[in-house]
Amino acid sequence: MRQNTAKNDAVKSTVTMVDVAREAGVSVASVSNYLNKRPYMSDQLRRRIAKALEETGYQVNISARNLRSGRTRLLKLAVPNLRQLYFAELAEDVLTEARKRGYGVIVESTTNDRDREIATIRSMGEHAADGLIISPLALGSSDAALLDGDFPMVVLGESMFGARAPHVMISNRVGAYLATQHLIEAGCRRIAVVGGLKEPDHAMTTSRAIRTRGYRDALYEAGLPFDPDLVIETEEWTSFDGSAAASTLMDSNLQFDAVFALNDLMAWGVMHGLRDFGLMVPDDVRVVGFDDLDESRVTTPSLTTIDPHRPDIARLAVESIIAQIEAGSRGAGDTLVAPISLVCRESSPAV
Amino acid sequence: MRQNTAKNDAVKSTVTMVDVAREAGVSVASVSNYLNKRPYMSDQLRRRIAKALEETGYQVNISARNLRSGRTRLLKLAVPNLRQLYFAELAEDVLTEARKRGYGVIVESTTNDRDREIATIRSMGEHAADGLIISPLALGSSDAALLDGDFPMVVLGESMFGARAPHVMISNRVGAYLATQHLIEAGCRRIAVVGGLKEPDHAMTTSRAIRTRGYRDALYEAGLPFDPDLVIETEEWTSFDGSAAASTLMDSNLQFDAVFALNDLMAWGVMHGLRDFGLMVPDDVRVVGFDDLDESRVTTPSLTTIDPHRPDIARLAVESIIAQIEAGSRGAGDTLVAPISLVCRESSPAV
DNA sequence: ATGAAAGCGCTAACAA
DNA sequence: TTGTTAGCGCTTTCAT
Repeated sequence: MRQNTAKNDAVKSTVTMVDVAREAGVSVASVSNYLNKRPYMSDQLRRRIAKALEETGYQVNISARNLRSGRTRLLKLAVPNLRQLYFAELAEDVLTEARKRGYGVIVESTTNDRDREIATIRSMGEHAADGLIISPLALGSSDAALLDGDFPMVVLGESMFGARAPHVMISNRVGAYLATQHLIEAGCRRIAVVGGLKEPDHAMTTSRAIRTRGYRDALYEAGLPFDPDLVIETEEWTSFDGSAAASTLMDSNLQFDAVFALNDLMAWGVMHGLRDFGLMVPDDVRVVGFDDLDESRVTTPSLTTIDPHRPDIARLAVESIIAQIEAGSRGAGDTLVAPISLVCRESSPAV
Repeated sequence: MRQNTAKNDAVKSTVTMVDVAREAGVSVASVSNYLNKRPYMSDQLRRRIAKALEETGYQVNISARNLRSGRTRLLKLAVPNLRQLYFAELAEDVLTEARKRGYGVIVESTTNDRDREIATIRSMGEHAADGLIISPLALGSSDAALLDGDFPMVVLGESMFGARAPHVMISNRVGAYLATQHLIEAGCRRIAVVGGLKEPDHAMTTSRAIRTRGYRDALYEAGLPFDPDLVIETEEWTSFDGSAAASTLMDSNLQFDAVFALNDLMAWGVMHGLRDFGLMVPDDVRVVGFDDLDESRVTTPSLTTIDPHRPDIARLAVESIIAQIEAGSRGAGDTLVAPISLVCRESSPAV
């Protein structure tokens, strides 16, 4: 304990509201009222308190305030990994939105680990944070029960459908559809898809499944066949998986005139990999990504991609969580959808 | 207030230690002792308490614990911007190190804003966090006085020399020296430096100044002249600044056979820009960056760069801040230096 | 080995 | 308009 007792004035003591009140010759309640900008206070009192505050160098004790108010004005954001630019950009957007509303953000990285995701949710009961925004990667709908509880929570992405909490998502299907349609309009007929699924997953609970679906829908609508050989499945969605996919494609001797990578990182890797085989993007092969990372504007060539409107995702998530906090309980399991759009750049120019 | 009073049993109440104690037929002190794993407790008591804990579904109230203990086991990390991959990767490393030691991390983004950096430091007195790790960008040594105070703090980077707090830094001079020396050994004689300073800044308090210095030292040692025209000054250090620099270089009609970009993002932009002018990397121009971002392994071409050993930086910072927290006060203004090394890739292969 | 009780610093109901 | 006071839930002496 660093505090000293009233008897021990030799030690540099923490200044409390009592000290300020004594200094100003007022009650602690008035000091508290002043601090919390409550109305009905004489200017004279106001000045006396301001002066005492100044002279004592008082600082509120957040822990005491938190205990009393039952709130911390702290949100917890759990993402798989900040090193994945998508999540770094998302986190930044969440910080910005939270800050606007006077909230701080405890960031937690679950490192793509299911147990860590579960632990993060479980430990929310002992809330140092008022609410949790979680972007689950390893958790699926079958884990929905884990999310029981009444603390404010928002789920990002579609992997936890069925969880009794608001979801913020983008239309992955529409995004993938737009990307594929764009390639078709550009004249491509053999479009490889990197990071997708060869077999449809009818559960449709992962970005992987839904983006593949959007791709298939666009092919279907254009009267083009779906060729499972053109689907390169990957373990993760990193740029390394992307370059590996490019190699796989080249080694397979398949014909293809475009690659739709299900995220930008893989698209970067794909472009890198194709270059190693002497293929030119977009002349020999067009490439489209998904995420619109900042840096995708300056890759070589710059990347055509799907913009998921991250700032909107962040805003919807923060607004929802704060509404829940103010309501004092978990919101209903409804779905908030952010807009989505195609951004054309060098890797597949508009036609 | 969500808590209910003893009289109001209809409302679902928060379970407190009192409830657990009553349920187990013991005192709250024993429950607390159990929770904090204190010794000298009969197995019988232990079992009774465990059972009561289980049945009541008790969760500690962190705010109450924090108030009592004067600690929050929360660190605050302030970085300029998570969208800059360097900081995202650094943040991830800090989260990992903090987590290992049982600490959570409140991440704050100062968005390269001096006022925000100052506000972040100022608001630390009202510590919801036990300590602050700050990576200042806009603050300089002249602001050192702002950092007065006794709360635990660690400064990342060299911009705040003179601040009375431990610094964790890398040898920017050695890094830049290694990069330049590598290019010279590869036969380059006209090495442009992007993001540097034309005029030496004798204060030597910014990465910009010190990396430029390392570059000049290497030239000097090799007997090569320093040509200010080869220095492209940039406002920021983004990939956009990098591509703009490439344009500036090309438009200037200067001769150059290599570019040393003072960070990886600019190096990406430079490579992108050079390509637009039909120059090949590394055949026409070698390019070296600084930071070793994950993605620099898969740029086109992959980037030769300086590895600042971020995990070491994070570990040193977290170890220092926790030592300060345990000591109960700010550490001395000493300097902790992380190792640094050159990583050769396609943009400038080893010779 | 276990329990009683005194606060940690603050907020908010209620009094004055 | 200002002051008094009762806790928030927990940890920690100090008794027993």
